[in-house]
Amino acid sequence: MSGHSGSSESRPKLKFLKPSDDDATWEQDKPDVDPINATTFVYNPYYSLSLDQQKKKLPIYQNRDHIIYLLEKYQTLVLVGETGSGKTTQVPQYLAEAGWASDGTMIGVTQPRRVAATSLASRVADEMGAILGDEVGYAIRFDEKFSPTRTKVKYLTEGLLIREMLGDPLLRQYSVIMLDEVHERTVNSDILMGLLRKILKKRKNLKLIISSATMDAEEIQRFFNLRDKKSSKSSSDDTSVILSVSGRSYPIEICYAVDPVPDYVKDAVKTVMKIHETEGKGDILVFLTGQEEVDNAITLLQQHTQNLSDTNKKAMELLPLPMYGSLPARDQLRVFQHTPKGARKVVVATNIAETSITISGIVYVIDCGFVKMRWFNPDTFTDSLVVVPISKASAEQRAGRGGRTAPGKVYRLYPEPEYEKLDPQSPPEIQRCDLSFAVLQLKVLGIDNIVRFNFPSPPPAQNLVSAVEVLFALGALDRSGGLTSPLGERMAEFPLPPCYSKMLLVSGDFGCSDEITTIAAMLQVENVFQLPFGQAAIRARIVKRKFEVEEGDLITLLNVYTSFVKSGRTKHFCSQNFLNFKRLKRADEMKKQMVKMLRRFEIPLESCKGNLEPIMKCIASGFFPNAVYLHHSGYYRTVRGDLVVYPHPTSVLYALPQPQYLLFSEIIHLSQIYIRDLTVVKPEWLEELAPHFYKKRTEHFH
DNA sequence: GAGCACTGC
Repeated sequence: MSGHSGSSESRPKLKFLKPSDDDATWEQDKPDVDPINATTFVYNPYYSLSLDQQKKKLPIYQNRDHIIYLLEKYQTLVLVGETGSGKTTQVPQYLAEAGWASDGTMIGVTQPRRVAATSLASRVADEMGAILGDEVGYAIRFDEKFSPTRTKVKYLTEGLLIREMLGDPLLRQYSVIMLDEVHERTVNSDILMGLLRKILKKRKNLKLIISSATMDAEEIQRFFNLRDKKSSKSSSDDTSVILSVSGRSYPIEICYAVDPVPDYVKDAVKTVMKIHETEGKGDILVFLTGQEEVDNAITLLQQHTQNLSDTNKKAMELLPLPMYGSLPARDQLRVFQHTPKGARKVVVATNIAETSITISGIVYVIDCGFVKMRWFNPDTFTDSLVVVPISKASAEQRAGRGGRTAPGKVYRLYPEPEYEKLDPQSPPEIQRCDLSFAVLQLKVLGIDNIVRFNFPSPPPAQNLVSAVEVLFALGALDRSGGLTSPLGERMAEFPLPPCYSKMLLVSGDFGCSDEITTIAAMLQVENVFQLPFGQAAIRARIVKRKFEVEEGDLITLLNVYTSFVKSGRTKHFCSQNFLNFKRLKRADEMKKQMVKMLRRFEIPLESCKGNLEPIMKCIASGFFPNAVYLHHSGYYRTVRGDLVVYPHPTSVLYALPQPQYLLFSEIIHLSQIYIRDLTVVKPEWLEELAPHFYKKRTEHFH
């Protein structure tokens, strides 16, 4: 798929259809809604009815005894329920009270995100009248509060539970595992499902609860049904069962655009204004796909608000607020502030508001119907960010962001027939991402044949092959696909992508572990350079030059960190140099962790004291699969895949004379294929450090 | 001279 240039015209679009004749009668039934210029909505009164009918097929949740009864009878319970049903907070308490966490075992509840694990633990501890860390605890990376002897309910991140299997392969410290928010289908939740299926066969006394907000429960139930189909014909021998939990959310009215909308940013803004003029109290949440769209919508809304206050004195003020991941923390907090009396908040957000954050007081939701998604292409070894239609599950989730405190209303900027054509679920992440880290994790957990591993949704074979190839080139796997010792085993223990862990583990050999831990840490945090507007932007660029070196971006980052430490890690230094203090502090933390891990492998902290060559060779030992060479056409091409790529304009090497060979840390397919975080490399180093990978490829370069 | 959704170990 070709990239998009950022203008909405070139984006892939839903094929909107004109309403057919059949729909004409339906259209007449619509309540009297004035056309909002191009966008008109119809109310679909059948929505809630059809959802109820679906639910009738499933057993209905009654009380705690019902759950306990089912868990005694079945090994796996698939719990379907909307958010707000209290399953995440209540069910573990039921089980703890009923004595399921006895003999020093625990009930483990996984979450995809760190904040969820910690905040749920403290909430449940409150509800149980316990001290956090005693009966109820949590564990996330860098932070844990639980007692191995007294804790009965432990909330933890998915990734951490996988790591616990390294020391406790059958998870014997748990009597019940509850995987929560499984409908999000993160790589980790899919890996956990595959691994837990194996564990359940070996530990008949382990109970599993899979908790999901959507209706793909049957598929999961079948995956965990371990009944031997040959010896047992009766479904009464099933080992898994579905239970539906009713939610407590308010009804949500669904409106669809009658006609396809030509420009969903403009139409979202029009819809906001229409709601503001005709509808009652309540804040508005708008879903768009990216930062640029959000900023454009905010600008348009500000213009409209200006016009409003100029022409007619509106009783209610409109307060547009942007929300996306790279927004400074201070601005992000504004969306959580209480809406002033007599005002209406409009939060224009990316997908961050679909699951990661919850804003209270939202009544109206406007959904553009698209999402930006990362997609790994094993042919080119590139990641792309593509705008694709959302799934039905996403549409429901977005709609549900309103109606949490009062009846809600959602405006979908697409006709209803388009909704019907959406996929029920988005493809799980494991089917569309780089799997090299996941494969390494599975190998160290004893999964020798990755291709035959029972994934709930198998990833494309090519993605697995591509991951195995890179791991072999890095020396983590041997010819037969086994983990090498000690390099491969150690790499699997690092919570980092394989290129990074390889670089760190060989840094001792180059005598530069001090510098390499810094570089790895700086690459882990988000961009430390602040991007101010206007005059300040020019000053920021000049200041940045102090740190820049012709060896590339990684050494530049090293300079930034070294100066930061020399200054005494002060906020003042950061604001003077247009650097992000919080991110540098986080890099500092990460470096400490990496130094600690290296010490465990008896790799001492050493500095090569200003000699750059060992550092650059060490970088090359990890990142050689990401080499590009200068083609005679004047453009860079990748060694793997021979793709034409462009250094990103933020790179220090962008404006400098082009070196013959470069290494990149990141490649992304946008309007063009950009490579970022670059380091100059000598071709003879590549041949020396990775001859098997490199030699056969050098002939056709010149 | 670009501009990239979101997590996590």
